[in-house]
Amino acid sequence: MSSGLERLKTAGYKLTKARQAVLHALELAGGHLTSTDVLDQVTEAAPGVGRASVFRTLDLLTRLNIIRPTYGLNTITPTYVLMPDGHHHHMICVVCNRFIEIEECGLEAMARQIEATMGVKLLGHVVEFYGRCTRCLDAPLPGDETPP
Amino acid sequence: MSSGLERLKTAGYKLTKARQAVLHALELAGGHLTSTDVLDQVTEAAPGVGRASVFRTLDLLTRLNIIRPTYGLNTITPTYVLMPDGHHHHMICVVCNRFIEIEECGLEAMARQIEATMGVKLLGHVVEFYGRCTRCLDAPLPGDETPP
DNA sequence: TTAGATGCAAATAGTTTGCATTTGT
DNA sequence: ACAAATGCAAACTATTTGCATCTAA
Repeated sequence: MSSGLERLKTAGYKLTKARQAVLHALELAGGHLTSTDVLDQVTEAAPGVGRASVFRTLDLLTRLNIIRPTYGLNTITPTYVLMPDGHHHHMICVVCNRFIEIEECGLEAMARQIEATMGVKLLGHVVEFYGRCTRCLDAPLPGDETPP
Repeated sequence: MSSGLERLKTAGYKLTKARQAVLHALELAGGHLTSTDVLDQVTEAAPGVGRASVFRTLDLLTRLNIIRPTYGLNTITPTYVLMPDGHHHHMICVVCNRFIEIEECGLEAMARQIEATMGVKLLGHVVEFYGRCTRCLDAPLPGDETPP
Protein backbone atom coordinates (compact mmCIF):
# COMPACT_ATOMS: atom_id res chain seq x y z
CA MET A 1 0.00 0.00 0.00
CA SER A 2 1.26 3.46 -0.82
CA SER A 3 2.23 5.91 1.89
CA GLY A 4 0.20 8.95 2.81
CA LEU A 5 2.61 11.22 0.98
CA GLU A 6 2.35 9.15 -2.17
CA ARG A 7 -1.39 9.20 -1.98
CA LEU A 8 -1.42 12.97 -1.59
CA LYS A 9 0.85 13.38 -4.56
CA THR A 10 -1.15 11.00 -6.73
CA ALA A 11 -4.29 12.96 -5.93
CA GLY A 12 -2.58 16.06 -7.23
CA TYR A 13 -1.79 17.91 -4.00
CA LYS A 14 1.45 19.68 -3.24
CA LEU A 15 3.85 18.09 -0.81
CA THR A 16 4.30 21.00 1.54
CA LYS A 17 6.21 21.19 4.78
CA ALA A 18 2.98 21.35 6.79
CA ARG A 19 1.56 18.25 5.15
CA GLN A 20 4.74 16.29 5.51
CA ALA A 21 5.01 17.23 9.17
CA VAL A 22 1.43 16.18 9.93
CA LEU A 23 1.79 12.85 8.16
CA HIS A 24 5.12 12.24 9.79
CA ALA A 25 3.69 12.84 13.25
CA LEU A 26 0.83 10.44 12.60
CA GLU A 27 3.06 7.78 11.13
CA LEU A 28 5.57 8.08 13.94
CA ALA A 29 2.83 7.53 16.50
CA GLY A 30 1.03 4.91 14.44
CA GLY A 31 -2.13 6.97 14.61
CA HIS A 32 -4.44 7.67 17.57
CA LEU A 33 -3.34 11.25 18.02
CA THR A 34 -5.68 14.09 18.85
CA SER A 35 -5.51 17.30 16.86
CA THR A 36 -3.74 18.82 19.82
CA ASP A 37 -1.18 16.01 19.87
CA VAL A 38 -0.53 16.49 16.18
CA LEU A 39 -0.29 20.23 16.70
CA ASP A 40 2.27 19.79 19.45
CA GLN A 41 4.37 17.30 17.51
CA VAL A 42 4.31 19.40 14.39
CA THR A 43 5.18 22.57 16.26
CA GLU A 44 8.15 20.80 17.78
CA ALA A 45 9.39 19.11 14.61
CA ALA A 46 8.63 21.94 12.22
CA PRO A 47 8.34 25.26 14.04
CA GLY A 48 6.79 27.82 11.77
CA VAL A 49 3.99 25.58 10.64
CA GLY A 50 0.75 27.19 11.75
CA ARG A 51 -2.27 25.87 13.58
CA ALA A 52 -4.55 26.47 10.64
CA SER A 53 -2.44 24.42 8.26
CA VAL A 54 -2.47 21.50 10.63
CA PHE A 55 -6.25 21.57 10.76
CA ARG A 56 -6.49 22.05 7.02
CA THR A 57 -4.23 19.06 6.52
CA LEU A 58 -6.16 16.84 8.93
CA ASP A 59 -9.28 17.77 7.03
CA LEU A 60 -7.69 17.01 3.67
CA LEU A 61 -6.30 13.67 4.81
CA THR A 62 -9.73 12.76 6.12
CA ARG A 63 -11.42 13.66 2.84
CA LEU A 64 -8.91 11.49 1.01
CA ASN A 65 -9.51 8.59 3.42
CA ILE A 66 -5.89 8.55 4.48
CA ILE A 67 -6.94 9.05 8.09
CA ARG A 68 -10.23 8.90 10.00
CA PRO A 69 -11.32 10.75 13.13
CA THR A 70 -12.61 8.52 15.94
CA TYR A 71 -13.72 8.99 19.54
CA GLY A 72 -12.45 7.67 22.79
CA LEU A 73 -14.08 9.16 25.86
CA ASN A 74 -13.10 12.77 25.31
CA THR A 75 -15.91 14.14 23.24
CA ILE A 76 -14.28 17.47 22.76
CA THR A 77 -11.64 16.40 20.30
CA PRO A 78 -11.29 13.36 18.07
CA THR A 79 -8.40 10.98 17.74
CA TYR A 80 -7.05 10.46 14.25
CA VAL A 81 -6.13 7.01 13.05
CA LEU A 82 -4.21 6.06 9.92
CA MET A 83 -6.00 3.92 7.36
CA PRO A 84 -3.00 2.31 5.68
CA ASP A 85 -4.99 -0.31 3.81
CA GLY A 86 -8.39 1.27 3.91
CA HIS A 87 -9.28 -0.17 7.25
CA HIS A 88 -8.62 0.12 10.95
CA HIS A 89 -9.76 -1.82 14.01
CA HIS A 90 -9.41 -1.09 17.69
CA MET A 91 -11.07 -1.62 20.99
CA ILE A 92 -11.66 0.96 23.69
CA CYS A 93 -11.47 -0.15 27.28
CA VAL A 94 -14.52 1.32 29.00
CA VAL A 95 -12.70 1.18 32.34
CA CYS A 96 -9.26 2.63 31.63
CA ASN A 97 -10.19 4.27 28.35
CA ARG A 98 -7.16 3.05 26.45
CA PHE A 99 -7.18 2.24 22.76
CA ILE A 100 -5.99 -1.26 21.94
CA GLU A 101 -5.24 -1.99 18.31
CA ILE A 102 -6.72 -5.06 16.69
CA GLU A 103 -4.83 -6.45 13.73
CA GLU A 104 -7.08 -9.07 12.31
CA CYS A 105 -9.82 -8.14 9.90
CA GLY A 106 -12.59 -10.48 8.91
CA LEU A 107 -14.77 -7.94 7.21
CA GLU A 108 -13.96 -8.38 3.54
CA ALA A 109 -16.69 -10.95 3.02
CA MET A 110 -19.17 -8.79 4.88
CA ALA A 111 -18.21 -5.75 2.81
CA ARG A 112 -18.74 -7.66 -0.44
CA GLN A 113 -22.10 -8.86 0.80
CA ILE A 114 -23.22 -5.37 1.70
CA GLU A 115 -22.18 -4.13 -1.71
CA ALA A 116 -24.25 -6.85 -3.34
CA THR A 117 -27.26 -6.34 -1.11
CA MET A 118 -27.36 -2.57 -1.00
CA GLY A 119 -25.89 -1.66 -4.35
CA VAL A 120 -23.17 0.54 -2.94
CA LYS A 121 -19.40 0.57 -3.50
CA LEU A 122 -17.29 0.37 -0.36
CA LEU A 123 -13.77 1.67 0.00
CA GLY A 124 -12.90 0.85 3.58
CA HIS A 125 -14.07 0.63 7.15
CA VAL A 126 -13.37 1.33 10.78
CA VAL A 127 -14.39 -1.13 13.48
CA GLU A 128 -14.53 -0.07 17.08
CA PHE A 129 -15.16 -2.63 19.80
CA TYR A 130 -15.62 -1.63 23.38
CA GLY A 131 -15.28 -3.64 26.52
CA ARG A 132 -12.75 -4.41 29.21
CA CYS A 133 -9.10 -4.89 28.39
CA THR A 134 -6.94 -7.55 30.00
CA ARG A 135 -5.92 -5.23 32.82
CA CYS A 136 -9.50 -4.29 33.66
CA LEU A 137 -11.27 -7.63 33.27
CA ASP A 138 -12.50 -7.69 36.83
CA ALA A 139 -13.25 -4.02 37.31
CA PRO A 140 -16.91 -3.05 37.66
CA LEU A 141 -18.45 -1.42 34.61
CA PRO A 142 -19.23 2.27 34.69
CA GLY A 143 -22.77 2.40 36.02
CA ASP A 144 -22.55 -0.87 37.93
CA GLU A 145 -21.36 -0.51 41.46
CA THR A 146 -20.47 3.10 40.80
CA PRO A 147 -23.90 4.73 40.62
CA PRO A 148 -22.38 8.10 41.36
CA MET B 1 -33.40 -5.07 25.06
CA SER B 2 -34.19 -2.46 27.67
CA SER B 3 -34.75 1.18 26.77
CA GLY B 4 -32.29 3.92 27.55
CA LEU B 5 -34.42 5.13 30.44
CA GLU B 6 -34.55 1.67 31.94
CA ARG B 7 -30.83 1.31 31.60
CA LEU B 8 -30.25 4.63 33.33
CA LYS B 9 -32.55 3.65 36.15
CA THR B 10 -30.98 0.22 36.56
CA ALA B 11 -27.58 1.84 36.80
CA GLY B 12 -28.87 3.94 39.69
CA TYR B 13 -29.28 7.33 38.05
CA LYS B 14 -32.22 9.66 38.53
CA LEU B 15 -34.72 9.99 35.74
CA THR B 16 -34.69 13.75 35.40
CA LYS B 17 -36.47 15.93 32.89
CA ALA B 18 -33.19 16.74 31.12
CA ARG B 19 -32.25 13.09 30.73
CA GLN B 20 -35.67 12.08 29.52
CA ALA B 21 -35.69 14.89 26.98
CA VAL B 22 -32.27 13.97 25.58
CA LEU B 23 -33.14 10.29 25.28
CA HIS B 24 -36.48 11.12 23.75
CA ALA B 25 -34.87 13.31 21.11
CA LEU B 26 -32.40 10.60 20.20
CA GLU B 27 -35.01 7.88 20.08
CA LEU B 28 -37.38 9.99 18.03
CA ALA B 29 -34.66 10.56 15.44
CA GLY B 30 -33.30 7.04 15.63
CA GLY B 31 -29.86 8.42 16.47
CA HIS B 32 -27.39 10.30 14.26
CA LEU B 33 -27.96 13.66 15.87
CA THR B 34 -25.23 16.16 16.62
CA SER B 35 -25.03 17.73 20.05
CA THR B 36 -26.47 20.86 18.48
CA ASP B 37 -29.39 18.89 17.03
CA VAL B 38 -30.08 17.37 20.43
CA LEU B 39 -29.79 20.78 22.04
CA ASP B 40 -32.29 22.24 19.62
CA GLN B 41 -34.77 19.40 19.99
CA VAL B 42 -34.53 19.45 23.75
CA THR B 43 -34.90 23.20 23.95
CA GLU B 44 -38.02 22.97 21.87
CA ALA B 45 -39.58 20.01 23.66
CA ALA B 46 -38.51 20.94 27.16
CA PRO B 47 -37.70 24.64 27.45
CA GLY B 48 -35.88 25.32 30.67
CA VAL B 49 -33.44 22.48 30.24
CA GLY B 50 -29.98 23.98 30.01
CA ARG B 51 -27.13 23.45 27.61
CA ALA B 52 -24.88 22.05 30.30
CA SER B 53 -27.34 19.34 31.27
CA VAL B 54 -27.64 18.22 27.69
CA PHE B 55 -23.89 17.83 27.43
CA ARG B 56 -23.70 16.17 30.81
CA THR B 57 -26.38 13.72 29.72
CA LEU B 58 -24.70 12.93 26.40
CA ASP B 59 -21.55 12.24 28.34
CA LEU B 60 -23.33 9.99 30.83
CA LEU B 61 -25.13 8.04 28.12
CA THR B 62 -21.82 7.55 26.35
CA ARG B 63 -20.14 6.27 29.51
CA LEU B 64 -22.99 3.81 29.97
CA ASN B 65 -22.72 2.66 26.35
CA ILE B 66 -26.27 3.70 25.60
CA ILE B 67 -25.04 5.94 22.80
CA ARG B 68 -21.74 6.42 20.97
CA PRO B 69 -20.30 9.51 19.30
CA THR B 70 -19.24 9.03 15.67
CA TYR B 71 -17.96 11.22 12.87
CA GLY B 72 -19.29 12.11 9.48
CA LEU B 73 -17.36 14.78 7.66
CA ASN B 74 -17.86 17.61 10.13
CA THR B 75 -14.97 17.22 12.48
CA ILE B 76 -16.12 19.91 14.80
CA THR B 77 -18.96 18.06 16.42
CA PRO B 78 -19.82 14.37 16.62
CA THR B 79 -23.03 12.60 15.71
CA TYR B 80 -24.53 10.43 18.43
CA VAL B 81 -25.96 7.05 17.58
CA LEU B 82 -28.10 4.82 19.78
CA MET B 83 -26.70 1.41 20.67
CA PRO B 84 -29.95 -0.45 21.35
CA ASP B 85 -28.41 -3.90 21.37
CA GLY B 86 -24.81 -2.98 22.00
CA HIS B 87 -23.99 -2.46 18.37
CA HIS B 88 -24.48 -0.11 15.45
CA HIS B 89 -23.48 -0.21 11.79
CA HIS B 90 -23.61 2.44 9.11
CA MET B 91 -21.89 3.60 5.99
CA ILE B 92 -20.85 7.13 5.12
CA CYS B 93 -21.03 8.21 1.52
CA VAL B 94 -17.77 9.98 0.76
CA VAL B 95 -19.43 11.91 -2.04
CA CYS B 96 -22.71 13.19 -0.54
CA ASN B 97 -21.71 12.61 3.07
CA ARG B 98 -24.95 10.96 4.11
CA PHE B 99 -25.18 8.25 6.76
CA ILE B 100 -26.84 5.06 5.58
CA GLU B 101 -27.81 2.58 8.26
CA ILE B 102 -26.80 -1.04 7.89
CA GLU B 103 -28.96 -3.57 9.68
CA GLU B 104 -27.11 -6.80 9.34
CA CYS B 105 -24.38 -7.71 11.77
CA GLY B 106 -21.96 -10.51 11.21
CA LEU B 107 -19.52 -9.61 13.95
CA GLU B 108 -20.50 -11.89 16.80
CA ALA B 109 -18.15 -14.64 15.71
CA MET B 110 -15.34 -12.13 15.23
CA ALA B 111 -15.99 -10.64 18.68
CA ARG B 112 -15.83 -14.08 20.32
CA GLN B 113 -12.59 -14.81 18.50
CA ILE B 114 -11.00 -11.55 19.62
CA GLU B 115 -12.01 -12.27 23.19
CA ALA B 116 -10.35 -15.67 22.98
CA THR B 117 -7.22 -14.41 21.27
CA MET B 118 -6.65 -11.24 23.23
CA GLY B 119 -8.11 -12.13 26.60
CA VAL B 120 -10.48 -9.19 26.74
CA LYS B 121 -14.22 -9.00 27.36
CA LEU B 122 -16.24 -7.20 24.71
CA LEU B 123 -19.56 -5.48 25.26
CA GLY B 124 -20.41 -4.10 21.85
CA HIS B 125 -19.15 -2.46 18.70
CA VAL B 126 -19.63 0.18 16.06
CA VAL B 127 -18.82 -0.51 12.43
CA GLU B 128 -18.40 2.30 9.98
CA PHE B 129 -18.00 1.60 6.29
CA TYR B 130 -17.26 4.32 3.82
CA GLY B 131 -17.71 4.41 0.10
CA ARG B 132 -20.21 5.58 -2.48
CA CYS B 133 -23.95 5.21 -1.94
CA THR B 134 -26.35 4.15 -4.68
CA ARG B 135 -26.94 7.75 -5.73
CA CYS B 136 -23.25 8.52 -6.03
CA LEU B 137 -21.93 5.33 -7.60
CA ASP B 138 -20.55 7.07 -10.64
CA ALA B 139 -19.31 10.28 -9.05
CA PRO B 140 -15.55 10.80 -8.93
CA LEU B 141 -13.93 10.29 -5.56
CA PRO B 142 -12.65 13.27 -3.63
CA GLY B 143 -9.07 13.61 -4.78
CA ASP B 144 -9.65 12.01 -8.17
CA GLU B 145 -10.57 14.35 -10.92
CA THR B 146 -10.97 17.13 -8.37
CA PRO B 147 -7.36 17.87 -7.45
CA PRO B 148 -8.32 21.30 -6.17
C1' DT C 1 -34.83 14.42 53.65
C1' DT C 2 -30.94 14.78 51.05
C1' DA C 3 -27.49 13.42 47.76
C1' DG C 4 -27.61 13.89 43.18
C1' DA C 5 -28.81 16.83 39.34
C1' DT C 6 -29.82 21.18 37.50
C1' DG C 7 -29.63 26.04 35.23
C1' DC C 8 -27.23 29.83 34.48
C1' DA C 9 -23.43 32.58 32.83
C1' DA C 10 -18.77 32.97 32.49
C1' DA C 11 -14.50 30.53 31.24
C1' DT C 12 -12.04 27.41 28.31
C1' DA C 13 -10.85 24.73 24.42
C1' DG C 14 -11.07 23.59 19.67
C1' DT C 15 -11.59 24.99 14.92
C1' DT C 16 -12.20 28.17 11.06
C1' DT C 17 -11.63 32.39 8.31
C1' DG C 18 -9.69 36.39 5.62
C1' DC C 19 -5.96 37.98 3.50
C1' DA C 20 -1.30 39.24 2.31
C1' DT C 21 2.73 36.41 1.45
C1' DT C 22 5.23 32.30 0.28
C1' DT C 23 6.22 28.01 -2.22
C1' DG C 24 5.95 23.55 -4.90
C1' DT C 25 5.76 22.12 -9.43
C1' DA D 1 5.35 31.88 -13.42
C1' DC D 2 1.46 31.16 -10.93
C1' DA D 3 -2.08 28.65 -8.75
C1' DA D 4 -2.08 26.42 -4.60
C1' DA D 5 -0.94 26.56 0.09
C1' DT D 6 0.62 28.98 3.95
C1' DG D 7 1.00 31.78 8.55
C1' DC D 8 -0.93 34.83 11.34
C1' DA D 9 -4.36 36.67 14.38
C1' DA D 10 -8.91 37.45 15.03
C1' DA D 11 -13.54 35.42 14.93
C1' DC D 12 -16.38 31.75 15.91
C1' DT D 13 -18.38 27.48 17.72
C1' DA D 14 -18.51 23.82 20.90
C1' DT D 15 -17.97 22.22 25.48
C1' DT D 16 -17.01 22.61 30.46
C1' DT D 17 -17.02 24.64 35.09
C1' DG D 18 -18.46 26.77 39.60
C1' DC D 19 -21.96 27.42 42.45
C1' DA D 20 -26.48 28.38 44.40
C1' DT D 21 -30.84 26.13 43.82
C1' DC D 22 -33.94 22.44 42.93
C1' DT D 23 -35.85 17.66 42.80
C1' DA D 24 -36.34 12.52 42.31
C1' DA D 25 -36.23 8.82 45.19
